[in-house]
Amino acid sequence: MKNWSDYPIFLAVAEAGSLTAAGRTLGMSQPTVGRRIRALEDHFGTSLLKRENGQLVPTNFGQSMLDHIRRMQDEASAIDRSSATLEDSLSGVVRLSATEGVGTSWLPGVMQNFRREHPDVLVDIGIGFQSFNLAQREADIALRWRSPGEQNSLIGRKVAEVGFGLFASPDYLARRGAPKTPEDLMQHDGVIAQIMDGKSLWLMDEGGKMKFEPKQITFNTNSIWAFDQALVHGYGIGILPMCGLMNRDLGVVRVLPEIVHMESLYLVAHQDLKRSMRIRAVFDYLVGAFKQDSAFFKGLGVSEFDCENAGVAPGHNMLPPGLNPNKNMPVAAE
Amino acid sequence: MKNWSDYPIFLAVAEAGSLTAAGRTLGMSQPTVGRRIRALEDHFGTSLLKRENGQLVPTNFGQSMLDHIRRMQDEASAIDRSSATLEDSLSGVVRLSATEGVGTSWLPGVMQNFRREHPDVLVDIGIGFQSFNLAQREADIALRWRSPGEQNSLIGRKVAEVGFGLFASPDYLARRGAPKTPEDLMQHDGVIAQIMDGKSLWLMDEGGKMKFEPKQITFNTNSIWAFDQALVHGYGIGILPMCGLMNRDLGVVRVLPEIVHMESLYLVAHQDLKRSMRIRAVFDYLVGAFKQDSAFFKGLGVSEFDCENAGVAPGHNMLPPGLNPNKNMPVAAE
DNA sequence: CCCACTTCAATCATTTTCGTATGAATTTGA
DNA sequence: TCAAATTCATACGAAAATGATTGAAGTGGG
Repeated sequence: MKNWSDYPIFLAVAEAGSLTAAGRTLGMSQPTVGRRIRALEDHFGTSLLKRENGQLVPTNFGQSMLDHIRRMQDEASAIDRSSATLEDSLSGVVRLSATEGVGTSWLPGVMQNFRREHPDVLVDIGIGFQSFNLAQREADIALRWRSPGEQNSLIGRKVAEVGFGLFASPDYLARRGAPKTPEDLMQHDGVIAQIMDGKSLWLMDEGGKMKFEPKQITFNTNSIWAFDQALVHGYGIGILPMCGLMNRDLGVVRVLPEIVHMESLYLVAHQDLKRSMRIRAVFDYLVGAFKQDSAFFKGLGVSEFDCENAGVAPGHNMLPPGLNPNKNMPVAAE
Repeated sequence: MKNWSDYPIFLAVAEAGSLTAAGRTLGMSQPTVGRRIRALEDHFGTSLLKRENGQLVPTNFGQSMLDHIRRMQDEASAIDRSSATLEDSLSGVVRLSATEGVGTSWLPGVMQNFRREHPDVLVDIGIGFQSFNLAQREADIALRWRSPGEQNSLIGRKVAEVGFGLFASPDYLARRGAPKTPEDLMQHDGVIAQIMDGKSLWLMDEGGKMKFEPKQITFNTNSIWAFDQALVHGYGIGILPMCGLMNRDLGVVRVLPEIVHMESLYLVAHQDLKRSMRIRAVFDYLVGAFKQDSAFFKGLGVSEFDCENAGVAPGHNMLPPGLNPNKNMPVAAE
């Protein structure tokens, strides 16, 4: 096989599970995808996909073929990355991926500061519920709640210790009474958000067990903004960062101030990309900014950056359509 | 870069050194090759090839890109190999690559024997001056003078010890006198062939130094048939296998019979391909055939196989055009 | 120094490939 | 069980890529 153009198509189909879906992600039409797959099957004289409950699943041979194709893709991605490091200038786009909270409230203001020094760097902040794939360069730098470990030649750096506390609306507390001891939590309603790369935003210990279990979970979401609103509207008691990013001016009040939970925030990038000047510049600037605001993240002070008039450069904002942040949650104010 | 079809083209150009030559090996026209290369360069925004003395040489970035592409090609080749093992039947083509001597004289007769048992297996014997690339499946099984070592997941098996002796034409000996001792060789003309994967066919020790150096090299070739003819026509003294493959009925006579040189012959195949039934069958059959003829190769007997009426199945014969083997060297008798 | 040879860019007709639109089959939900 | 929604195959027009040819530029040999 001297023509490799069908391999990534097959990969996309196998991952999408249907020709149509694969065509969407590939930016080509469904008949084309079907033709290319059939061409591949004709060439090797065997079928690569079988239909199982309406899903296209690779055959045995297709599976072994995918193993090779994935390794090919790793190399192809490496080519793309090395081409990114080629443009060694301080102008161009740097794509950041961040979680909702920090990504919408803190990051835009900080990056605006950065752009005062480097106006030619365009910042593209992608807010995602799922992590972006750094290896395939869906983002250049990512902010994650988990260290990437040693895998995939990603480099992670712990940049902040974020302090969390329990909050509830005065309305809810008036109705149900404020808990006096941690054990009282078991008589209260809980509000949970699954925003930390799969982990729940609640009082977990390392093993993932809840340290103080609420009576019932009355609200569960994957969006911290929806979570926020649930707290405001008195769904129950929930855990929020104490730094004021989320609860500023919302009217929610601290509950059981002796309960403090700490989470680490990591800045992650691909090894190759740190050879790129502007990406390195952004990375290093962010490390410094987090250090500068470390007290703020622990909940002990105010941010040194202006988070009110934050601006996001021509980037994509992935907040769900119905979820418009109000003036207290400055996001993407073009 | 989601379209990988340009990568193997760039690879071909880098290896060929020109767009035209690459087009030949790729089976596409020169303008197309040029367009695709330019498309790649446009996409990455940098040039991949530069011109140096009329040769196209990869730039720094092109070189690093080629490293990745070569690894992609390894995977693509692996896909091709695994598809070959898929057709687990005893019918189909098996491509052998062999050196001139054994490949043209001994192998065809042996494989004809094999085909009596397995008529559905088509044998394609490629005779090459250079080794075929087993990893990229230019051949399924190769006969080589060197062990592949542990590299590239190739498996090699020593199948024969081939004995070599010194020969010359009676004509030459009458003119110059026959050497009586090894030291006399230094007064004689030498004939050399570079056919053993780069090694010369002369009395070398392991280090590659000549053990008995002739006065002058009067003939040097990379074809054992041309070498043969040089001996017949009295160019000087040369080293030939004693088994009679080459010198049978040629009228050349042994010189200094006490000088015997041994070389090992290896049968090499790719690990993956040994999972293919018919390739394994050929491999195993050849191992047995070599074992059966081991005395013959050492120069102590005659072959157990009919090497006179050998036939080569629809294969390619890579003897140079002007070099037609006579009836003593049966090749490709369709 | 000139000539023959090879290599590459440019043009245009042709072939191939692709995308839109439609219909059949299968799955999902009520 | 029926209806709605996906999914995939087919047909045809449109677009893009390809190949043959020509001409220009550069290299190497005599």
